[in-house]
Amino acid sequence: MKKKITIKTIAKELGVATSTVSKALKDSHEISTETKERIQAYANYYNYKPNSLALQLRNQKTKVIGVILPKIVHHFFSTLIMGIEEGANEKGYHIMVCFSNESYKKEVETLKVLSNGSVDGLIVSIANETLKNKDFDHFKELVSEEIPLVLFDRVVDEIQCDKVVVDDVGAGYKATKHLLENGRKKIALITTPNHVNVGALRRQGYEKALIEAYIKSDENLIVEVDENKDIKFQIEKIFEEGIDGVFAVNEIYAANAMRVAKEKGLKVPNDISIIGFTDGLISEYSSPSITTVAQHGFTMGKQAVELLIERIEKESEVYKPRKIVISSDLKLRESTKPSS
Amino acid sequence: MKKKITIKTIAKELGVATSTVSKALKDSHEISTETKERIQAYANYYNYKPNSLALQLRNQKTKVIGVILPKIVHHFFSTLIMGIEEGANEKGYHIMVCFSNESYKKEVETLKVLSNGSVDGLIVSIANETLKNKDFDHFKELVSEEIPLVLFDRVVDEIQCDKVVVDDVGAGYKATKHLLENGRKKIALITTPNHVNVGALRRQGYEKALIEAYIKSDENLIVEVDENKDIKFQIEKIFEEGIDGVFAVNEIYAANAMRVAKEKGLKVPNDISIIGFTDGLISEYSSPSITTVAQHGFTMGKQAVELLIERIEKESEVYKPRKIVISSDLKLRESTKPSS
DNA sequence: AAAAGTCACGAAATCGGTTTCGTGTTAATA
DNA sequence: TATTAACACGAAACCGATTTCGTGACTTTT
Repeated sequence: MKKKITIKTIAKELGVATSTVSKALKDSHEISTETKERIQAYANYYNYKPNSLALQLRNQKTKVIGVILPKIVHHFFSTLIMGIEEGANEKGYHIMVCFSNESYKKEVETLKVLSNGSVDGLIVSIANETLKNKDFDHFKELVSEEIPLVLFDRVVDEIQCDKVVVDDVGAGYKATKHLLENGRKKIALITTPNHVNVGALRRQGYEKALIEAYIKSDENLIVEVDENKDIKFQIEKIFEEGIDGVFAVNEIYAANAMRVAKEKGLKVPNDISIIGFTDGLISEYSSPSITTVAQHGFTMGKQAVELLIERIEKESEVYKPRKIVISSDLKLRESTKPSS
Repeated sequence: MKKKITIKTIAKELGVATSTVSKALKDSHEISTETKERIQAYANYYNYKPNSLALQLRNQKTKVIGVILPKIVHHFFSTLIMGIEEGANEKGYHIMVCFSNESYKKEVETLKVLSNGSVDGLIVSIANETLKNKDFDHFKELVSEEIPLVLFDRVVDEIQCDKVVVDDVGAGYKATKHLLENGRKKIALITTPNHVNVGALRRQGYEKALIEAYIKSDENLIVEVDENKDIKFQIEKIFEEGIDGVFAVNEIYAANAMRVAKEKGLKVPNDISIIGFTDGLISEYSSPSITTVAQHGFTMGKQAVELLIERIEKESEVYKPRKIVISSDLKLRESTKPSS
């Protein structure tokens, strides 16, 4: 890279002190108009840009927010990033995005690197493996160092920090209730293993809705998908139970369920209603299109970043962790309708 | 934020010079074992981490790569980011991701901010608006400052830098040829306006395949989608021409085409073959699933970042821009089959 | 015993800025 | 005319590290 022009270069070239250059460039009243013009003209001509690293070091802030996500090839997370980025930009911040790939080890490493002063704060959604391990020391260390931190979507209570979550219980409840109102009686649940807390919460909502309708929940209608194995195969078995409704905790599972339903000769939505989670492109473009719980990823991202920036910028306050719950709502499409 | 422990703190606390601390922490032979142990123990106990900003300033390198994308809620781009991130991590780099949102103005601003020393190099896919404006001065300035730059996917010849592109002409050709081999005669093309060069290139491939098959290309079978208007509506009109094949330059268009086909009572793939671009989730999960041109976003991202890092790390070399062409191939699925 | 060599550590420069606190010159005031 | 104020600028400290170059105290060699 070509060596950049610095304040020192300008000072030497123009025979003044660096402090004079610095002041002149900020239009300080301390400097005579004449000198200011000379310096500004020179800086402009040579396209001088202040080195941001130097500024960051001096100001002890980077105006950068670190974002750690488990993955990104997922409509919810990519929408979320958009929200975070937009919110950050509005306040003059940039984002540094990293992925844990659902790995505990990578999460720990990334957290360590980013907390070395390269970011002013962090927004994190916890990796699955960490959730399974239940080892949150790396987060607690962050909190004890008082580095601003916002957790979202996948959060745990024992980490004392700001949080932004979807009302997963409520969402699961709404989805299941919708199926019940459709007149469906045997409603299957396709979810994740229980350590993924969002899955667990959505399941609670599902069960709550069933209880209210005086339906006993049936283990045979619930499948906890192991993503390392063939998803479709695991889903097939619940179709042997003669179900007429499916609530899937994400759109991939919903799409798979629809595939299976078709293969079994069931018409969607006539014979069976299917509802998914995450209002992504799959739900929108599959046919029939899939009714889903819209998570409002964009809003969530924006809320998270606003919370974080507030925390960063007025650190004088006493630390009282806040939790924002984003309510989700149903996006009705073709895959659900009242049973005939 | 709690004030961080620095080398200076340690030095003062232990009554030694900062240089001694620095050396002790790197296990220098200059320091006695005894002193080293004292210092290391202290640093360890108080969880000392060197401030990365200070290091970046001193070393004149950040180990950060800036990535500017037009958008992210798109399978190709999010896959790409994964590739970039993985490639970067392998070499000890991190990525800073920004979005131009297809806007010229935002692209210029972002480029300016990132080139202020906060990154060692940049990977960029040009915004649509910029492509339309044909104003590439901001990129040229970057090149003249000799900031390592890799353009990918959407590139233009007049910017002298490394590039990674998909063989769009070849891909368009392959896709069209596949339809021809299916026995399709009236093949429609759903593409973007011509200023989006990838669209234009894929169109060339389409036309080349038609010419080879002695079929005259027909303007009525080509629709240039304006994304600000209703996509489906624009696609509908080509279905009035009695087509039996569709080549869409992305999966959204392909999915829309399939919708329209169904509404018009055409069976996919019996009556009409449809082929898309970008092997994303929509193509995979729609039904029938859509045959597409797989772009290998992950590979592309990795190649781009490797190219960039090589450029960053041996800058002694003479600058000879390189161009890597990634060939794409067909992923055959249910939406295409020989006409009966 | 004098010269040379090791050892263990510190002072100071450097990276690229900002900012405080002088200070010499000129102009205004008493 | 002497005192003070305003003006325009420079010196130096600082942010948090690294690294070169000394240097004083011992130890070893001749």
